[in-house]
Order: sequence, then C-alpha cells, then structure tokens
Amino acid sequence: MANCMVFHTQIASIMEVLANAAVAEICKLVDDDYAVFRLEITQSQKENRTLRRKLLELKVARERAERTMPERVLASRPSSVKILDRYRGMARGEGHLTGGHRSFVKPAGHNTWRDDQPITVDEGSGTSTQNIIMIEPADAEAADPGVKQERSEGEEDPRHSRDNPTRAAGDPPVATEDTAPAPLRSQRSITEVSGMPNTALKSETDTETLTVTHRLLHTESDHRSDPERQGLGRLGCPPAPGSEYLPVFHQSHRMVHTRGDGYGDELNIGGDDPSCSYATEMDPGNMPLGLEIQTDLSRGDWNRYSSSVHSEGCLDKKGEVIVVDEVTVKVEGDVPPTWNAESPLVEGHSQGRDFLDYRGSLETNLNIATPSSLHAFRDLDPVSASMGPSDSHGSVRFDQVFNSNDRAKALAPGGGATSGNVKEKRFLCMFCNKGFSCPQKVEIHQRVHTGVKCFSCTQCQMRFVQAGDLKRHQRVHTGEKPYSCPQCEKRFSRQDHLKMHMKVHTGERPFACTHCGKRFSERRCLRIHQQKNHSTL
DNA sequence: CTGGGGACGGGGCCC
DNA sequence: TGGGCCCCGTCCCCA
Repeated sequence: MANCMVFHTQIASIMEVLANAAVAEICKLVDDDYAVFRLEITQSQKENRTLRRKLLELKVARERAERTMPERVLASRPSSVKILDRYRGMARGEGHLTGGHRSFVKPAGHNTWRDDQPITVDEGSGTSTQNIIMIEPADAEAADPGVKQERSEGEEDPRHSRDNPTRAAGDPPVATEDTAPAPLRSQRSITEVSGMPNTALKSETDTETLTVTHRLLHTESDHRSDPERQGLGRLGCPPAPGSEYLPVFHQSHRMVHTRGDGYGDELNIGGDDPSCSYATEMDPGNMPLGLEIQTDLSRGDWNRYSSSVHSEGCLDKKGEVIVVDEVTVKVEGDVPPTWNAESPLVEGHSQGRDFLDYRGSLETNLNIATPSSLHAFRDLDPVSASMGPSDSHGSVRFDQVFNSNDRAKALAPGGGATSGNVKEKRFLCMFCNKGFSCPQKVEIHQRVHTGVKCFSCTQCQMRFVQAGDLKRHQRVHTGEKPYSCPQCEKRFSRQDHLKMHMKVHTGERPFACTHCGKRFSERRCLRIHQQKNHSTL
C-alpha cells in the first residue's frame, strides 16, 4: 500500500514536471511569435513615419508653389482643398467613386462624412503637443489631384440615393455592385478612428504598450476576480443569466467580421496574436467584448471632450477648406508619463488613464478592435495614421470623421450645416466618431462597438443590443407572423420580409448588373452574380 | 451532380 | 418602440 502511495506521488510529480515543461515551451513559442510581431509593428511604423514625412514635404512644396502663383490659387482652390472637396463631392455622389460615400466609408452610416462636423487640416504644427489630423488620401493617386479615380459609374445604389437629394424621384433604383474593393483604400484614408491615435503618438513606446497588453492578457484571472468589472451595472444593463462578461483585452479568438464594402474582410486577427495561447478557455462565439467598463469609465470625459471637439473645431465658413481642428487632450498629472507601460489597467480608475489605457490596448490588441475601428487599425493609413510627430507628452489626438447620415440631412433641401436646421449631434461615439444628439444614444450606439448586449432571450442564448431586436427575435420562438401577403396569403413575422416577398408578385428587380444587364431582386444576388460571372470583386 | 438564382428567415443597426 | 434597410445563411428549384 505504501508502495502504491509512493508510486502515485512519483507519478504526480512527474506529471507536474511535464506540465511545467509544456507550459514553458508554450510560453517560449508565444514569446518568439510575439517578438516577431512586435518587430513587424515597429517596422511598419517606421515606414509610416517615412511616408508621412514625404507627404508633408510634398504638401509644403505644393503650397509654396501655390503661394508663388497667387493667380492660380485664385483660379483654383489649393490642391489640398481640392482633395478634400473631392471627397466631399464623392460623398455626395458627385465624384468618381461609385456609390457615393459608400466608397470610402464604413457601411451602415458609420464613419461617414458630415458636413456639419468640422475637419481641420493643420498645415504646420510645430509643437510637440500639436498633432495634425490629415483627412487627405495617402496613396499617390489621391495625393495627386490630377489623377482621377479609376472607378466611374453613372448609376448609383438605390440605398445611397436616399442620401442624394439630387436624384430624380422617379428614377428606378438601379444598383450596381462595382464598388467593392476600392472603398477600403479610400475609407482608411479618412477613417482615422479615435482608437488609433496612439499609434502615432506612441510610436516610440509601442514596445511598452505591447508589453502592457501582453501582460494584461496574462492577468485574466485577476480581471475576472474584479467584481466591479464583471457586471454591467455601470451601464445600467444587467448581465444576462449565465453570461460571462469578460474583462478587457480578452477577445483573442474573436473573429471580427466587418460587413459591407470590403467583401471578405473577415479579420481573423486572433491567429497572429500571441495571446491566443492564453485565452483558450473562452468561448469565442459567446464571448462578449469586454470593453464596457472602459467605455463607461471614459464615456463621460469622452463626451465632454467630444463636445469640446465640436465647439473647438468649427467649420471654416470663410472658405471651402474642410479642416479639423487639432485636438489635444492632455493627460492630467495623476497619470505618469509611463502610464501605458507601467500601469495595469485594472489598477487605474482615473478616467483619463482608463481611457488611454483602453485605447492604447486597442491599438496593440487588434482583437478588441471594433468593426469600424478595425479598418483603421489594420489598414492604418501610413500618412494619416502617423501624421504629426510622435507625441511623448501624453496628449491624445482624435480625428473628425464625417457622418453620412448627417451629411445627407445637411444636403437635404432646406437642410445643411449652415441652415441651422440640423440638430446638433455633439456627442460622439468614441469608436467611430459618429455624432448623436444625446449621451444616451451614444451609449446605446457604443454597444455596437463594445459588444454589450443587454437583452437576453429567455428561450435561447441569443442576446441583443436593442430591446426591439429581442422582441423581434422572440417571434422566432412564438411563431407569430402578423404580416400576411395580400396576394398569396403567405405570412411573415416581419414587415420588411413581407415587403421583400412582395417583389415576387410585383416582379420588382431593382438591382441591375452593369455588365450584362441582368436584374435581381436582391442586392446580394447581384453581388454574387457579379462575383461569379464578371469577377468584379 | 452542380452551379446559378430565387426566396426566405434572421440578426445588426439606424432613424 | 416600431419601421426600415442592410447583410448573411440556408434551402429550394431549375437548367
């Protein structure tokens, strides 16, 4: 018996040794990959800086040339303005890019330009706390106003026609789906999402930032043990039964899917993240983004800040220059200069620090990037992303991104940024800069980015951001189909489905292929058709 | 059998 | 809160 006990003890110690060895091996592999990853980031940022310098030189040279030719300036606006205005024109459907604003903004109205939102291009910023926000395209094509966008389409998406008041009311909504890959490039040129400025600001400290993120990934248990970070009470949004609200920076396996313009831009960013090895116990499919805490902590200041952004950056009404006033948020004294490197997130509750920590980690931990911000993170424009010198003073730079919906309103007859009829949307989403009229709307909207889903279905595990979505979903369980087709008595649970169904009877096919003329009742059918038959995507 | 297209159900999100 | 639009997945039919 004693021998048996000894034997078991030995087995146990051997197992422990083996386990330790395995853990050590795994850690080594992770560290190796992590080092490579960090090196790549560093190299990319160096490239960014180089490109930025080149562009600045270009701009300066261009402006000098323009100053020497005032008559030319009078005859035509400055080139930088042209570029910006060209984007604006495109956003209105006037430009070359097919699909109007869709060509360079994220779908569903995110990150779109808004005429009443100020954008400042600071041409010459000398101080270290002054950061330039460039809304100019970074690619050579965009940098050269003389080079036209290669895409030119006369037709427009009926969805976008809503934003285009110039469209004739009787025009049949003919849709084209040729707008595919181009948007990404253009989009990233202006979509400098608020979460990324640290890329430019902390280019010299990315190592530390990465380290912090890395370390945070190792302190998962600590995060979970923090009761204040597990609930959603601060959002007034009770956690769903059985839900497990994870702390920040633990979305390693999350497959972020960005819908819309970039087909196939699923970003399986977890694959390259060394943190994957440390988050295996999570359920990626059922894992809510854990940003709610940071979002909540920062919201107040953020919105106040956003207000200041709005008030500070006003549209230059004297000219056509679209400018974004540079914005500098100084970290208060309670935040050490090395806050992002040495201050674990869980320990800091000052709004500024949480806010910045969160953003910094967003930058380096792409797994928690939001759909809107992911483009900015991944497709970080080498110019706009790193425009301006690296700020070592703890300032944070933000951008102003137009909002298509607001823009549409502004362009609507009787509307416009100068008319004063547009309701001021001074509360900006900290993720996509979309403007809202009140903080509550911002909060609800930001759940889109944070993944906070407050409304749980009692019959299944589905959770929803909005109560209406839950209510709609519950018809799946109840079988309620209140909408019936007057033509065939077919019933539907949703009105929009009935509307779609009615196309069967009406023969409506609003989506036409520009290559063969074949028409489709659904946009997706057209897209698939073009993908398969015309290889336009 | 296979691919293209139609139809439908469902979720996301905005107004 | 409801309406509406977008998108996707899936099933089915048909050539």
